[in-house]
Amino acid sequence: MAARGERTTERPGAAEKRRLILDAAVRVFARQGFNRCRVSDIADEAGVAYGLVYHYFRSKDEVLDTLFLERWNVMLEVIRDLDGQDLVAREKLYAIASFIVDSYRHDPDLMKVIIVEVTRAANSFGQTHLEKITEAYELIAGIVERAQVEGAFKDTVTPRFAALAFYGAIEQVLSGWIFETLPRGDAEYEQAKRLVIETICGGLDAVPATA
Amino acid sequence: MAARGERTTERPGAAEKRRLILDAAVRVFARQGFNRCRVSDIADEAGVAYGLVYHYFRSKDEVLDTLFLERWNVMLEVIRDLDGQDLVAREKLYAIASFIVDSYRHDPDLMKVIIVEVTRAANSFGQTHLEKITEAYELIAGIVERAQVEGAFKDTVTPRFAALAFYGAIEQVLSGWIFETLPRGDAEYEQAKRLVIETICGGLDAVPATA
DNA sequence: CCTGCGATTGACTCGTCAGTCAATTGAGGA
DNA sequence: TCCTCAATTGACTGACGAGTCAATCGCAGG
Repeated sequence: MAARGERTTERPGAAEKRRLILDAAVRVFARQGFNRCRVSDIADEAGVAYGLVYHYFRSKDEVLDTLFLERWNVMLEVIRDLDGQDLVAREKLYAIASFIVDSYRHDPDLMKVIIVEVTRAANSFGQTHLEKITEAYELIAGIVERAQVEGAFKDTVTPRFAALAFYGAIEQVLSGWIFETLPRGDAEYEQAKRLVIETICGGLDAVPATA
Repeated sequence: MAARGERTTERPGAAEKRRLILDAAVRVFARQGFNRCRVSDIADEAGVAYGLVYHYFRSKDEVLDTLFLERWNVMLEVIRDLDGQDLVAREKLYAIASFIVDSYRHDPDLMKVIIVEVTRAANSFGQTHLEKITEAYELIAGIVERAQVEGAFKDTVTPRFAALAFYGAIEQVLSGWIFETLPRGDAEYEQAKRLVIETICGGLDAVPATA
């Protein structure tokens, strides 16, 4: 279930209303920013009464929290799932990059909120978010580490650091799209996936001629 | 001069007071976050009266703006300066990474504010910040582009994208230190500089044996 | 029908805080 | 000595907005 656990009976349609509010919140947060928007903006956008927001959520913060956790858990699941598959590291990283880029393609507002309002503010929010973010890093680091053991990747870079650089590159690209300093479009999205992998795996250095 | 342009005469010591307020603001923003702190917190931290903040700055926002622009302009200058020097691309990138890492070492609070509070608000704040940030990207992209022409870097990655990945990696590392998910210390700082360059330039792929 | 309970409403409260402003100080020039 | 004007003070205001709550609605089961 998606709702708060302590409720005993839940009328049909309640979960949908909750969703309605969450989706409205995404649009409002993306448009005005978490701090600059009012709870009444969310209610208006969702077409419900002010008080209903507080029926489904304890506070304005909890709405944002929920959005982040929902999405981030999906991402962790995807990474874990991918991790179990029989693919080489480069393919796994490509799949992760693809998932994140496609997430943006599918719901730019949601990704904007998560990156701008949460990831960058991990500070003021609970320790929980940091742990979730760290978890993703560790999964990626694990992929890199195994590739190093197998000899597919060199071991001049620590796995932890490689994960940081990998995720950092993706986040910058998303930021570019979010702040409109980078052109958007299907072709650009596909190119971005390719370039992240090409940069992180292949590096910038010209390869010394193999002959 | 560092103060607002329209003032006619300025008593000696005024610029210092302004500085005092800016420095206090850095500490307060770093500790509580821009949105969660009050202007009175800044005044208290600086040991001046509430109203004095408004004598030197038009608004709370202007204080943050000033901090960002001051620092970012220094960075742009450093990059431009470096760009003119006779160094290979890899050395230039290393120098840029060094400058940013050392900036953090020297004043972690300031870098925290710039990364957490400004980048995040690039949104709501004027277009000015985005332009400044873009300017930095373009300088870095220029370095990469020339290296590609000279044959030091391959041209499988667009210069623009390389710049994004480079800066993204650095920003993630700083974020790690800021949110304390990464160990800090002189050795770590030096290692980070090395690893950024190693990852971005060298890549993760094992080099196919050159024989 | 009625009754119980979750869903829904929106007016209201109450603390908070950015920004204002009239008053005071004090340094330097005439 | 006195005058001027920037620097400095901090009490005050006005708006704003998160969260509360008492009232109403409407379905399901008896």
